Amino acid sequence: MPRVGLTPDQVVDHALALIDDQGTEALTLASVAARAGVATPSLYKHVSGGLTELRRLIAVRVTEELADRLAEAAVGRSGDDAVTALLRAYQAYATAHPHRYAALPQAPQPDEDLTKAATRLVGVIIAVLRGYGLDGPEVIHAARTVRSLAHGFAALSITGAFQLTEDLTTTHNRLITTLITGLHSWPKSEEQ
Amino acid sequence: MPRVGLTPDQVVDHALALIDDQGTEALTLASVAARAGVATPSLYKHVSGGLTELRRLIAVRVTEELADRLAEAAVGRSGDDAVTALLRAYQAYATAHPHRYAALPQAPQPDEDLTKAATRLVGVIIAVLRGYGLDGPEVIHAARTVRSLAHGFAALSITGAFQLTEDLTTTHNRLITTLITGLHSWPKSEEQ
DNA sequence: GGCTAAGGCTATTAGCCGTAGCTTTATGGC
DNA sequence: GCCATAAAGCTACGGCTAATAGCCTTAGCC
Repeated sequence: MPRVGLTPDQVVDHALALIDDQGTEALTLASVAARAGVATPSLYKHVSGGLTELRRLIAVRVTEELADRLAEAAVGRSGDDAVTALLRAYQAYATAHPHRYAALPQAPQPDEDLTKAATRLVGVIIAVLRGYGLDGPEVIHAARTVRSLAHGFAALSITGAFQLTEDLTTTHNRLITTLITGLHSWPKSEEQ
Repeated sequence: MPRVGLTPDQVVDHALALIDDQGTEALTLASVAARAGVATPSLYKHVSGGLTELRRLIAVRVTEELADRLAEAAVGRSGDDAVTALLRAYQAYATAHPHRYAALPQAPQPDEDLTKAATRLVGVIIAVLRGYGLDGPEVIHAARTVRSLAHGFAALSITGAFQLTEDLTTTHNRLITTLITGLHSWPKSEEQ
């Protein structure tokens, strides 16, 4: 009965700690409650939507963290240097917190908060891409390409889909070079 | 008691039908059993590892299907044409069976069967990349880049992560162009 | 000092996986 | 043609989960 003084943010903290330790499979309200020192149903006082909402909050938090890392990496850089830093930071985050990153797609369906966080993340990418003279629809296509590469490599490397022994860092460098080359010859929007 | 005459393959068939209809979340032994016209525990006669093994079998099947599509797409083509066909086929499969594709990463951990199927899939990609004069470690790096792009775009587009209204097909075309450009200037392995 | 609201709790329901053990069917050998 | 045996089904059960209902206690404010 001693009141623990939980907040939704703290519940997410505990959930993230649990995910980091044991993976997304192990995310249950029961174990989160145990970590928080509280009975399972008590969590509903803070996360009224139960497990579904908790997963949503986790996705929002992780997206925000990732956007932060990308923003930090991009600040003070431009052009190829910025793109390289962006992709390195993305992969570094995914590697440092693989389970956390894997929790990203577990979000129910995009809602307002998640969209906002994702928009900020995309905003960082777009800002960097403007350094290549891209705007209009083309900057969107380019940003999607950047995300595809970053996410694809992160997801596959994390899940161990790359079986062979070749160095992953080299692959990542090649991938960055390919992207940068593509960005230099990207079509320009015609309008304006 | 009338014997249904189930086989492991048929159990996977039912599971895939269920996933196609209702998504991976809805994959439970109970519902698979219901579809198969059998009581839940009876499934263990065919899939002794329970839900975990069922997920593994699903991943193997889907990987094989995907490898088939890629192989079909690549046959009779080479160079840029083959790469384009490969990526289009990949995305077409993911779009046609989004839930099935989403079931791919749900595999427990790579085992022999899954590795075999994945090796065949990668083999198709590598065969195409040899058309660019790549070999040794570099063809591996290039194949990983191809997979990253294909998977990243598929995963993000399927989960609705691309919010804006710009045409996804155009994005995909840009992405293919970027990849092809990169492949043309790919470093050659020095050995041999 | 007492009221209100928030944050805990226990108890319960429903659904799931997985195991144990029984029964029936199909098949192959004699 | 019959019987033994293995395969394939079943029911029953235990243990886990999420989620709801309803109660109690604490904290804080008027």
